[in-house]
Amino acid sequence: MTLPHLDGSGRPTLRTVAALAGVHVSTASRALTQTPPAGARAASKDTIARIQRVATEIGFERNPHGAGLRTSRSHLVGVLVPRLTDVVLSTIYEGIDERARELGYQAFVVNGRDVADQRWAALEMLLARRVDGLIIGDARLADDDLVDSLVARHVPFVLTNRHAGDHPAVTCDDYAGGVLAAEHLLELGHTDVAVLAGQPYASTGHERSAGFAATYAAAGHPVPGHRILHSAFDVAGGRVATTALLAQHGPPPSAVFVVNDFAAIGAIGAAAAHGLRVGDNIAIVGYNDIPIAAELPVPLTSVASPMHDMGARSIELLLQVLAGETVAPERLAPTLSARESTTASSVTAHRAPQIQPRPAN
Amino acid sequence: MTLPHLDGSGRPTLRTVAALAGVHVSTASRALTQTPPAGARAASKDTIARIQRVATEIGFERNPHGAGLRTSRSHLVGVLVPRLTDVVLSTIYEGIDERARELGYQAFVVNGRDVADQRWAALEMLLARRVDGLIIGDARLADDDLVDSLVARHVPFVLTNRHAGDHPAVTCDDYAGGVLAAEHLLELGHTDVAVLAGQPYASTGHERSAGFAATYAAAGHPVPGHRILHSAFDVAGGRVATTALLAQHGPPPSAVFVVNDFAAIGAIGAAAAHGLRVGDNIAIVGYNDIPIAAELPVPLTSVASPMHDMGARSIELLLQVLAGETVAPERLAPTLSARESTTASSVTAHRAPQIQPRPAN
DNA sequence: TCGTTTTCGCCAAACGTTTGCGCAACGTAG
DNA sequence: CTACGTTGCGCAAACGTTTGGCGAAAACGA
Repeated sequence: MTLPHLDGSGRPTLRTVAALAGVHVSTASRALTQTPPAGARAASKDTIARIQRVATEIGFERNPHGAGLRTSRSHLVGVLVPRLTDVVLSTIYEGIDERARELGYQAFVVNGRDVADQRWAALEMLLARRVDGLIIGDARLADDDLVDSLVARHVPFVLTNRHAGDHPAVTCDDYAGGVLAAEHLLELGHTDVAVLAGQPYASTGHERSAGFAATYAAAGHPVPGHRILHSAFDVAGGRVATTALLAQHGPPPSAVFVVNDFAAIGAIGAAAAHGLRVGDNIAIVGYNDIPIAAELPVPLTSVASPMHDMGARSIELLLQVLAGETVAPERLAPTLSARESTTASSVTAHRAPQIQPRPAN
Repeated sequence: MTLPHLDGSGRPTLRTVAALAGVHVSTASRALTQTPPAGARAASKDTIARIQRVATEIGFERNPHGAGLRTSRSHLVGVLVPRLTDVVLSTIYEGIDERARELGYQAFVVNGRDVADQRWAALEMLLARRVDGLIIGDARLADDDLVDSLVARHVPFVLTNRHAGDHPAVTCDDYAGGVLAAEHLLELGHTDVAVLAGQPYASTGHERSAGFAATYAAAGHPVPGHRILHSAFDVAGGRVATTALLAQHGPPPSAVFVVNDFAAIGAIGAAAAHGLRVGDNIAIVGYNDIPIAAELPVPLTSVASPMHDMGARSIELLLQVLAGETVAPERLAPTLSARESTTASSVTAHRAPQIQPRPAN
């Protein structure tokens, strides 16, 4: 019975540590688990210190397979996103990853591509890996059988980015964001507006448009149905929808609220192709305030959502769920970043003299 | 001794399957491992079929902790990236993830932020998780002690995105990409050019600029040293460096090769702030051809790198390394996507009549 | 001095899987 | 009918960890 690492072979294990510290492997285990409740049951202060010193000296790292096998906890949380190449999702993920690590967990992300088959496959993979819980970034508004199945299977989870039903969720207060956008455009005097509302199954686009439309209706300028179009959450989707919008008979709207910055960039392109100059004779408001928004040739006014914080907060909520607590959905407040795509408009400027100052960043 | 899943508790295990199929657990194990060599030593065709039927019926999924403990292989590969919110890296990662899954592996990504401490922490985390191998996306050109330590510790790995030394790597042929950019600008008649070369520790920027500079030198127009600036690989970096470039005395260059699209977008902004119109009196070439490049108000000419394929190819190489084969570095060919940021230029148009046609996409 | 409590640390079983070994039973050749 | 190779499958040990139980020693009160 040789010891790993002592004979130069393989990694050190608990046995190695125990032998070097002259204690039993179980004692070593207790000394190295930081949980204070079990710590009371453990060894003397001296022994603990000695074991810990040995452990760090020989670079012992607990084998998660052994531990996971015994405890059936992996300290892994699965994250299901609709797309990782979307900076919104990858920023949320960064928030999750960072905070999870601080809390002793690790985030394991998979890509569901917002497609039924792939979502299921990705989910099964995560469960097969025995994640302790899930953060779902691609929930669907109605009849999301994947989310339902999690409930049925008693898998702990938290929704983020999009919410659904009254499941635990951390999202941006998208309705309020829509209100912000509407108030901004109303202040600038726009009464003839349109909305690119995103995919109908995503709560994000749905609520953003709802807040926007409600505010306009309350101001006495209800947005007509043909001026509310669905679109994909990417550049191409925004371009296609805007092209369709501008092809409608009658004069084009003086402002468009696009529920996603990428789609807004597509809208800008389509508007330009149609001979319109953004910030000059058409105003555009995006959503999320991704880093590139401020850097566009005509900087884009956008409703900023706290993506990073959403991620961080969702892992915190998940840990509460894992601890058996019941948690309520949370909505984080958005803010408006007004820029030239609305405020520099000569058209709108003479409609309403008060112009929002551009924030420093 | 009750069986999991039969009494409604917990997940089914191999024991459950074996009991239901009326065989020993070891037989069940053999029947469910698809490896043909061991398959020969396994059970009869009938028995195997029966076991497999039972397994799928009750939804058995091998517990990776148990298996990993026994085999000390996790079928997990770690991916270390400098930043996941960068679409270049996330696209590479998507390529890795997709192909890895096809090959029976799973990719586990972590963020090193291109910062020494974080890289090390992320690496140790991956190794603590017992990944079978690593794909490193943030290698540094000189004295990368992290990569060196992998060699010393005999951890199988493959570099991607950036290469270093003659370690196994899958990258874009960045030198060739620089040549492409130079040839394009030379054809358009630009003789007075500048380069934003990225971070000095990244092979990508280094080689792209080298290929570019060598081509210009060979054409009799060497790029002067003060016209080659380093910059971060993001919008802000490009803006800062371009502002510095344009603050130099003398006339501004007629074209700038920026080794990264995000930085190129920053360069566009800085140029605009300096009163220059891109594609009109200054030409800009980016690198990577990220999706947004084609959608900018002035579509950006960019050297397209096969990001997705790079990812897919690197996991293939890693599996070869894991199999004990020795593999040579690979460089995938870039292509040029010429667009209005160079070709619509009225300045350059009269310098050189032949204008590259804009590709369909 | 002796009982009683507390502290410290060992023992052993268990988690779910893989795999070398060995033993029947069967078929085939001599 | 014996000898032998092959096929099919069970046995048991191991992988590294955690944790309930328990005994020995130390601390304490009377």
